[in-house]
Amino acid sequence: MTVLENAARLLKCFNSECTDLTVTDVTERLDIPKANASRLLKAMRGAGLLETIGDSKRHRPGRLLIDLGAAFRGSSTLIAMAGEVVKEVSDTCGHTGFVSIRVGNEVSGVVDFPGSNALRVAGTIGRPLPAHTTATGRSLLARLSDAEVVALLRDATFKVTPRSPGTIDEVLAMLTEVRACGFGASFQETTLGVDAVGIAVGDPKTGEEVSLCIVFPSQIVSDAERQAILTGLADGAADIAFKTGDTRFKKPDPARFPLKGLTSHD
Amino acid sequence: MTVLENAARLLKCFNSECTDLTVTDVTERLDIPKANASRLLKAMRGAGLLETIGDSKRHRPGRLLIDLGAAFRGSSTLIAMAGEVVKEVSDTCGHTGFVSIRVGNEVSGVVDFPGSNALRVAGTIGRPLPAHTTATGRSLLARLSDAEVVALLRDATFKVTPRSPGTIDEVLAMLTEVRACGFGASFQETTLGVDAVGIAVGDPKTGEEVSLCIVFPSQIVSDAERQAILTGLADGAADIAFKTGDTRFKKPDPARFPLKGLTSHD
DNA sequence: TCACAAGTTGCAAAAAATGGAACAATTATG
DNA sequence: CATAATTGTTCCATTTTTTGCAACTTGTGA
Repeated sequence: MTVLENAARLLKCFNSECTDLTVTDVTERLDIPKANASRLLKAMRGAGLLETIGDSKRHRPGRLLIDLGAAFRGSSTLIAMAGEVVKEVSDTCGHTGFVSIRVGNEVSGVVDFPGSNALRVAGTIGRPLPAHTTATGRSLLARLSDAEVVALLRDATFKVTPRSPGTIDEVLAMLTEVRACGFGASFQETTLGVDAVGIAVGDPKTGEEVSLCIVFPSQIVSDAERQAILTGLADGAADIAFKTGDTRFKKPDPARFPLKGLTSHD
Repeated sequence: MTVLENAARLLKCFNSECTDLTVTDVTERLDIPKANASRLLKAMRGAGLLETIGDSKRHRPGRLLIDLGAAFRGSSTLIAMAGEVVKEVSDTCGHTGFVSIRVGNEVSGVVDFPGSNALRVAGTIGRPLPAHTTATGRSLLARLSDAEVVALLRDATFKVTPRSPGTIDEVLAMLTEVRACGFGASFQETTLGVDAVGIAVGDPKTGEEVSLCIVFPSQIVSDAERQAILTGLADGAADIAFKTGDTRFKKPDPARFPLKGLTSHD
């Protein structure tokens, strides 16, 4: 096990839930002798990969790492284009929007736009979620074949919340629907009271795929507003698909736009 | 030189200008034999610290790194509070806002809010800037003593743009003014046509300091709007200073709010 | 003050990184 | 299309780092 691998494993421990680590934390999480944890932390601190919070023993990611997200976003014109579309829609409707990518069976937000409504869903960056339990995740999974999805979800956990799918077959059924509709939707699935829509689009030249997503409170958003949101995302995504030459993209069908409360889980 | 140090040096090369690196780039930038550059890249790729773009030889930060910014932000209540204030002001005025921190003589944005006006300043995350040439940077530098500033700027470059300060003395004079006013301002200094205001606030418990900043187009923003922006930031910052017990904070003086075109460099 | 947990350091063995040069692959050029 | 030029990878013995254990130090709370 090289230092680099341990360093990477350590960095993976951080997310919006776990924002700092001590020697003991690292000892447990990476399952290494505490001597090594101590030295790893010291080395990473020396390199600027970590920093201590105040003068406590708690470590957080070093400041040099905070610019990296920008480099990642900047390296992808697909993400930039998707961000613009989502920002536009988010500004118009006032709800929180984000662009996310899939890594294995997880989706991570890469850009987010917090929304301006008083009642808005909090930002979702920095907390990878299972792909099969989210609108945005399913919009991305729907671009794979059923066989690939089955392989990906081999050791996934189902029914993580009361409204999330309970079996692989249920997921596959949902994906069939996503492929037919052209978008993913979720109704109070990941978070109670929160609905979401996601549309995926890719760039065949780089192999990248992103999902454009808007999340909003279930109760207060009318059907008309839902349609407006979806139309906005769909138009923007279609535009991107045209530019990148994404042939797998299917323009969402307005006739199937999700209505308030439309869900197979009610 | 440990791998970790090289890895960190490599990651430092990324910013919003330089979003991907090849073996040759790394060889030159880190001044190491290309054999090592090749192996470093491979090791970092293996650890997930980097990934290739498509199947090219170009590398960008790995996806595991994009969540780290969120962990950093989450580890600091100061950043969270500052973000809320800036978001509020940015939403109200429609201009781009961000929260930044100082590292040595550089400032990096940690959260940004792109603004909703048609004519807005683009996001500023991921591109560290010299502290002494920006409103936000000077608002942070002003919290140091002149001696500390002199030490920090020992090998800084001056006059990086026509309107940026030309000597250390000029910087010190500007900082004196910042300390008197309670805020930093810049007029078409870093970018032509762009003005900015920044207010710094700290948390004595953790030693952290952040700056709340709004950037806007010089031409179209009236005096009244400038005052509104500054009042918004100032009220929010004062609130934060009260909560953290920051005694070094000085509430900006409305009488000295910057007027359109008010600048010693005109 | 003591006990206990958390973190750090010394040491020899084991593993990984280094740099030079040969080799392979890719890209540009006539 | 062949050749040159550029870019990236692999081989090797040597040097350096990392590892795991245990002893040690520091800090915390009863």
